[in-house]
Amino acid sequence: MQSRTPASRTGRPRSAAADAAILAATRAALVELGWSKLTLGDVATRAGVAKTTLYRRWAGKHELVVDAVAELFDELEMPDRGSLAADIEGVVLQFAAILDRPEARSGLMAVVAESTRDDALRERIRASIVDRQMRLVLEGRARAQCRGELPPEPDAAESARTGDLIFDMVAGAVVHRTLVSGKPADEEWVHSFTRVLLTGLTTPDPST
Amino acid sequence: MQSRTPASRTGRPRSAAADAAILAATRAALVELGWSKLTLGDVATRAGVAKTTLYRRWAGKHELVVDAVAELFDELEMPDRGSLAADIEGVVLQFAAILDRPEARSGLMAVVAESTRDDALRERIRASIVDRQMRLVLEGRARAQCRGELPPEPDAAESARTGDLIFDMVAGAVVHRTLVSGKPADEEWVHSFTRVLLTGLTTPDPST
DNA sequence: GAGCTTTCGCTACGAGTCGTAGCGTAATGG
DNA sequence: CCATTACGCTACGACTCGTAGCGAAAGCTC
Repeated sequence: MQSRTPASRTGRPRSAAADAAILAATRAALVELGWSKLTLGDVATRAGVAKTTLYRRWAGKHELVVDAVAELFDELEMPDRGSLAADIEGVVLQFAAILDRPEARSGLMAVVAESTRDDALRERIRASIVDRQMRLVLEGRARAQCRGELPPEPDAAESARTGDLIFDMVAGAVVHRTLVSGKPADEEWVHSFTRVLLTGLTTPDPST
Repeated sequence: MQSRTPASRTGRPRSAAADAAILAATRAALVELGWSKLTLGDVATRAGVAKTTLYRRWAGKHELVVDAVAELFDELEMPDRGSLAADIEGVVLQFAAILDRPEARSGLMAVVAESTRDDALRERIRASIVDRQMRLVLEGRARAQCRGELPPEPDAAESARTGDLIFDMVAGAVVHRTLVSGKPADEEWVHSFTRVLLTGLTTPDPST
C-alpha cells in the first residue's frame, strides 16, 4: 500500500488489520466530517490505534485519503455487454455509483486539488486511482475495434492521444455532472451522454 | 460581492479598495502557497488590512476563495467565429487558459470539494462561476441552431437537459484534462475534442 | 526458550492557526 | 456636532499539527 516492507525481514511485523481499520476509519470520517474537518487524531481514535502509528505509515492527510478513496474504485469492472454503447453505459453507471458515495465526493476532489501543487501526490493518485479507470477505457476501445464498431488506429502515438481524449471526456463529464452540477448521473443521463459521445451533437436524436 | 449593503445608509462605508486588495492578495497567496497552506492571517497581511476586517466581510476561507477565483472567469466571452466548431474551439481555449493559471488550479477544485458538504457554498459557486460558463453554452447552441448546424429543440425540458449535458461534457473534459490528467488542453487537443463532440467517436477522422 | 529487532500505545510538547472579543480611532451622513 | 458604522490593533482560549521519548508487545532467528 504505502511501503512494500522493503528490507525488514526481522522484528515485529506491521499489523495488516490496522491498515484496514485506518482506511475504513478514514472513509467513515470523510462521510461524517468531510475533508476539511477531518483530523488525523480523530481517524486514529476511530481506528483504535495511536496517532503515532498513523504517522509512521502515512506522510500526511493527503496520502492517507488517496489510499482510502482508491479502495472504492476496486470494484470497477468492464463486463462485455455486447456493444460499445452498452459497455460504456455499464461502466459509466458503475463510476457514477462510486462518485455518489459521500466519502468519494468529499475526498476525491480535495486530493486532486492538492495534487496541483504536489507532483508526488499527483503521481500517487495517477497510479492508484486514475490508471485503473484508464485501463477500462482502453479495454473497451479494443473490444469495440474487434467488433468493428470503432476504426482501428495503426499509429501508436495517435492511438494514445485518442485514448487520453476519450478518457478525459468520459471521466470528466461524469465527475462534472456529479460534483459540480450536483445532479445525478442516472440511466437517462448516461444514455444521452453515450449517444452524443458515439454519434456526436450534429446527429439528430432518433428517439425524439 | 458578498453583501449588498442592504439597509446601511449611514456610517462609514466599506472600502472598495480593500475588497479588491483582499481578493488580489488571496489569488497571490493561492499561487505561492496553494489552498491548504493559505491562511486568512497571511492574506490580511498581504492585503494590508487587519485580520478582523477580513472576517467581517467573509464567513471563512471557502467563500473568500470562491470570490477570488470567480473574478478570473470575468474575461470569458463567446465571439462569433462563423461556425459551431470554431465557436467551441475558441471558448474552450479561453477556458483552458484560465484553468492553466495556478490560482485557478489550486483554488477551484478545493472549493468544489468543500461544496459537496455545504449547500450554501455550492450555490455560491453556481451563481458566481458555473452559471457564467453555462450561459456561453446556451448562447453557442442558440447561434448554431440559427445557422442550422444543430437541430432545433421545441421541447423546453428536453432542451434544458441537453444543455446541461453539453455543458458537463465540455467543462468536464477540459477540467479533467487539465487538473486530473495534468496535460495541457492545447490547440491540437481542443481540435480533436471538438471533432468528437460534434461528430462522435464512430465517425472516422477525416484528417488521417 | 533467549535475544534481537521492529512496531505499538501512550503521554507530552512547542508551534502554528483559528475565530472572536474588546478597545480606541477614522470616516461618513443627517 | 453627533450617531453610526468600519477599521486597525492586541490579546485570548481552543484546537490541530507533527514529533520525541518511553516501556511494552510481537514477531523472527538461533
